Amino acid sequence: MSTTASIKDVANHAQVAVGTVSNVLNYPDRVSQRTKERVLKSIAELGFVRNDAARQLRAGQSRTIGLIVLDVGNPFFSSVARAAEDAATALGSVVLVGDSGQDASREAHYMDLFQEQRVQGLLISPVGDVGQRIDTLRERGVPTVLVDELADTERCSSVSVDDQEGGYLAAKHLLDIGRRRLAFVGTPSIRQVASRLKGAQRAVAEVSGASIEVLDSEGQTVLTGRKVGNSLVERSPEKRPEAVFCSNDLLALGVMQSLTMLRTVRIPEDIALIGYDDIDFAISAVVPLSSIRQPTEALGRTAIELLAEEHDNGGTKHRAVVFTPELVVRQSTAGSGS
Amino acid sequence: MSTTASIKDVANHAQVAVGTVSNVLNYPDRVSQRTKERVLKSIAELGFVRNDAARQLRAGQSRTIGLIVLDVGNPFFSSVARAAEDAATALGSVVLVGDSGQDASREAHYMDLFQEQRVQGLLISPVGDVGQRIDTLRERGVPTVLVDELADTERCSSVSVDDQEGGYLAAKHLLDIGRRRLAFVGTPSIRQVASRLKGAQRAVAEVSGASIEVLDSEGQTVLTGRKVGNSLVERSPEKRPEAVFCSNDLLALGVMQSLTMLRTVRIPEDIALIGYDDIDFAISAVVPLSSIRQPTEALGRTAIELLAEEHDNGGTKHRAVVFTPELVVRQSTAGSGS
DNA sequence: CGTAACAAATGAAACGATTCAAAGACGAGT
DNA sequence: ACTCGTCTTTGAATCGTTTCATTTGTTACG
Repeated sequence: MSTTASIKDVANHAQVAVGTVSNVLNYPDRVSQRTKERVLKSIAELGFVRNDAARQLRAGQSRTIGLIVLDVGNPFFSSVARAAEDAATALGSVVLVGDSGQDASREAHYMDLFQEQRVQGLLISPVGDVGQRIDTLRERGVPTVLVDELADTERCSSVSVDDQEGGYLAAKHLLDIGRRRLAFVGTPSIRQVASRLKGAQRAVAEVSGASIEVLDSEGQTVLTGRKVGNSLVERSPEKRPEAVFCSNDLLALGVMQSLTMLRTVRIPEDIALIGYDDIDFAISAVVPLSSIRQPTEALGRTAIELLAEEHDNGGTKHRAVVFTPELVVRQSTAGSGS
Repeated sequence: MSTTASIKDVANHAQVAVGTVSNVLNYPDRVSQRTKERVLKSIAELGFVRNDAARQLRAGQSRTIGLIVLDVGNPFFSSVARAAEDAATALGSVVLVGDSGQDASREAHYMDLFQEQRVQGLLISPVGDVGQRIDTLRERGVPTVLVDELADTERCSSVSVDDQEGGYLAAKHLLDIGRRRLAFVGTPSIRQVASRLKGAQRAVAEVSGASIEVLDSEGQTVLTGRKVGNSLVERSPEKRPEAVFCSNDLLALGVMQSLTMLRTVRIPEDIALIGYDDIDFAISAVVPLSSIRQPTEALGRTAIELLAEEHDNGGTKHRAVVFTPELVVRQSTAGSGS
């Protein structure tokens, strides 16, 4: 009783052949005005809705693109996802988002799922070693694009941000406003963080008399940032760094909190502070936080574009697009004066 | 060349009938050990992957549940979504998330899409008036559950949080720690916010000598909160409220920033402050923020359960589950002392 | 009037899985 | 040897589209 009407029901009701109904839906120009109207009327009366499964089965491919991210709660990824969705919509596709939660088995689960769905392509921010699986996918005609990870272009395309450059930009800025003794806060065991540190060290090496010490935060949250901040406050003033570069904004906000709370250190006068990611909270921190912005919209959009490219050239050619991050200066690193 | 092997290819390769391959996949017990092994070997060799479209077509229904939220970037919804995904996974289903962005046409677009996909059911946090459409869906056998919105149980099920109770809890708490002149910050034109205000007013009415003034923030962000905070600081101390209840944590953080930045008002001694939602940043604010926590995991999980119920009873019976929010006390409303 | 040219409509054949009635295989019991 | 019962296996039918070679209908022109 509650089954939806099929194209056959519509055909009967409108007294035409099924092929004609299909043509009304897919090639309206091939159908005469009169029958078109009659068919559309029947569709409305019966409340007909296309069955996408049947359509996909016939087409051999879905209009779906799979996206696997490390954490949907992370603003970086939700922003990338949103951009990808918008770009896909423009192409008449839909993005399905899977959250691996940095777990390789969940990642594998979603890869299986998306393969069963015969997705047009896969965007993935990998946690495990997926090289092998990507090869398999490519053989089966499922183009894959790595997100936020540089790919071997022999294998597949990728979109990423130059983390080393981002680190360089941040440190360079701190040096430019006259600071010499810098500190880096983060967990260098994460690849992206290590690159940012490397960039920062490069900038420091360019300026004589400049130095940078590394403080492993053992975590990437506001709380761990606050711990690092406390340890800085406890130092005697002459042993404190003149500027701190945190590998993400959460850490920076934590550091900021302990510094402002204890009120013995001023930002930016005593210590200049810069974060990374430019999350929404950065601008609305107690002292608006300078940061390195990653072009998340461009990442998402480009990922879809690369997928479309692969689709066109049959997955034979791959490109690695690397974006440059952008320095956003706010009050926490304001003025070289003072 | 790059087409994936079908069940028929597997059957040929393993020298069995297609039905047998299907049985290996779906009812392994019906198949003898020997053939099962042979079939599994062929599957592995050919790299066979089930075609979900064909399976769905035959089954008449997908293993997919649609979820339409107002904003995936909002931690409240991403948390609900996550819980729903987990609960669905346990049932062998998958959740597709659509972001309406508070736009009725996008909402309609996703409803159409999900109908074409023949989803098992629909979870929706409605923006427009969807009553009519939900009736249609019910007729077609697609159960729908309203999320974060109370439903007419004649029509469909729903999961929501008692906003009035949440408002009551917040105001009651402020009164309990001895404050009498309260202020409410928020945009009461939003239904949920209006309910929270109503609850707060109820609590105030129970205590003689207590009062609450409403400050329309004209926005729900940190920045608008800061504006309100500034206006409070400008008042003469005796005209300031003794406690402020903000309709969400972002507003509260904004208010907190302007109060702490200007350093003329102490939290909680001069003004106690409480927010709503208990976002991750609440605990790590300069002064850890008291808040009203909504049981997002329970919302997501229950939404899926209600869907399963409807599926079992054929969509004839509906339930409206209302959760009670929870008061989380932190330093921003600490101690009745002082 | 005949027929060429074109437009519109037809309907059978896929697509790839699942289902299920029927057939086949094999032992045990008589 | 024959029957019965149980366990396996078979393969045609089905789901709802799209596609495309054919058929049917219409108009124009010699």
